[in-house]
Amino acid sequence: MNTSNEHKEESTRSKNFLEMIIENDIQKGKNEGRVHTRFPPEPNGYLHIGHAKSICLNFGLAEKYNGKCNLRFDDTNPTKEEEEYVNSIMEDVRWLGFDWEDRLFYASDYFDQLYEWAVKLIKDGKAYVDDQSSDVISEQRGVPTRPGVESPYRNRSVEENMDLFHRMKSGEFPNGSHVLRAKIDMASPNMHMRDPVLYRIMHARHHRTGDKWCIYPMYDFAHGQSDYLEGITHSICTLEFEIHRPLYDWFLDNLIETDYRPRQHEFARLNLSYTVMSKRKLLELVNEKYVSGWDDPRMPTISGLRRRGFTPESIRNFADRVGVAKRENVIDVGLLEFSVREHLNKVAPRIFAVLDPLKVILTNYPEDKTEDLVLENNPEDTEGGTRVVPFSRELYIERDDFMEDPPNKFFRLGPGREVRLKGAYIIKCEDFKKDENGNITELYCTYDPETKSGSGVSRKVKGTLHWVSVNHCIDAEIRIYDRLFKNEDPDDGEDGKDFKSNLNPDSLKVVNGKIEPGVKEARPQDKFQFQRLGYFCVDPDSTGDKLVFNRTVTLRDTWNRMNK
RNA sequence: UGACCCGUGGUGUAACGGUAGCACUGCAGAUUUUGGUUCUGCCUGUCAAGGUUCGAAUCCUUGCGGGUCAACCA
Repeated sequence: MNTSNEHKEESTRSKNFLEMIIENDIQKGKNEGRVHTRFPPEPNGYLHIGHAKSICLNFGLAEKYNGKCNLRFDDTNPTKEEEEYVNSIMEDVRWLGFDWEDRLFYASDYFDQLYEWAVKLIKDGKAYVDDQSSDVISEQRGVPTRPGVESPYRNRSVEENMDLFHRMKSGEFPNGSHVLRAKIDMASPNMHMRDPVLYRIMHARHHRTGDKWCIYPMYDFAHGQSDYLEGITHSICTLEFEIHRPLYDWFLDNLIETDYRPRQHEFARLNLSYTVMSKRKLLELVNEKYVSGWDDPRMPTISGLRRRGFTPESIRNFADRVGVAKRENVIDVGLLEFSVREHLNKVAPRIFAVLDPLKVILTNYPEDKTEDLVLENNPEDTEGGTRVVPFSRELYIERDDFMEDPPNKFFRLGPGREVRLKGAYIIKCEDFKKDENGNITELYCTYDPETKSGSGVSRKVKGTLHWVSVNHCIDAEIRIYDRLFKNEDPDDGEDGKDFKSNLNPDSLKVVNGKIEPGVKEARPQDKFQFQRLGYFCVDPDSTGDKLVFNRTVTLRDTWNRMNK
């Protein structure tokens, strides 16, 4: 559709630091000039928009440089990981539009090899079994500003270490009684080099290896070697792993002899204003029922965004726009909203929906008449076609579109004022009725038969309103979502209160709306622009009787902004 | 008071010693049967001080500011 445009952008776009590094490596012929990345989630939760950045980066870089990208589950901790998460992660990556082809891997695929490597370190005198508790080990490790002290078990013989490690593996010892540690440097300023734990005892069933193992490798001992085994060239991760890199390299240097080496590179993770991103906090929102689940449309999870009505294209464009660098950043959530609007504007058919109905009676329109008016589905899409919308004497318009005593700048309806009903006629408000509480209940208007849309006869009127016919429209539940947090920085709670004190009490409002009848057959995930209101998406909670819509995002609203 | 990483408009991100650009936001205007879209214009920036250089956002030094690291988590 707009590929030429994308190519143009692509060729003129400046390179990020990872692209520079990769191009440099290719030029130098490093690793035979191959580019092979991986996306390595731990299956202990759902993916969120921050992961989307990483997915787009890893798969995107591979694509750009004619390389490959693997999907690898980092499943070295059986007590936290579940198959449910594996499945949701695969679904989300696919939905975003990426394909790992036949390269689906698990760190657990490599448990045998990792064990062999641990044995090698022991035999080389570079690893030892420590019998101390985690508390003692932690104590001995010291603090970043002071060196640690060496474990009394540090200088056991190779034979003793081999015997102990073997017995750890065969299940002789309870959890926590022994660990295997690398023998590196207890005085290193880098805490990760102070004899890091390689293996711990966990009598736990693993989602893939079952009961085969009761010792499991730590992240650091698994990750770089997994990269190596898969032929990864550029192992891209977030900044907090920067300090792990010397250890990543240490294992490779001490275990392998080939020239090929994966290299770890770090980038700054995505942060979004008005959003929390940590798995822990998202889990808390789910568990404590602040939201309906991981896929609640207010959640920044991929599944939440999908349900909210975001498209994969819009998320990929967003990921592209936020860029990649090493400095901490907070992206304005408005940029995400811009990205969906941009895409939906091109692809979403327009319909009329009235969220807060106010009845209009056209006093000079025949009571039994119905006209089938033909409207454009999408002015941005010449191939979008048309639809038929019934028009009759009694209509609903948006309550906001009438003011009893409107200011000059108000281009909508008021006593004696004229507006166009989009795709229909110009009408004039002659009178209105109120109930005993002063609420306006009905508007009495006249229509001008000369001004039918498309007739060529048209006076200039300032406002154009959307509408539905009272006797033809259908009811729909509309869920109006707003940002989940009141504060730009949700963690900035008053007097030490946590992020939950910043929850926006108005993040969800449910209303009963009236929509044009043609969309009766809409299916979950169908997306529309409710004209003049915003983009909406059919929710899976819809039933045959009643459609449920989620508001994805409002339209840009200069009127609303003027009044702030 | 250790090691490592990072400081470019309001927010992001470019400029590989040679005109500080792009996107989002904001503001102003044009077009518009969506106060949408589109188009045009404008506002706003190199953390500071020294040094190297014909020339520094870029290199060096110092300072200041921010981040990361002390799970048998990843």
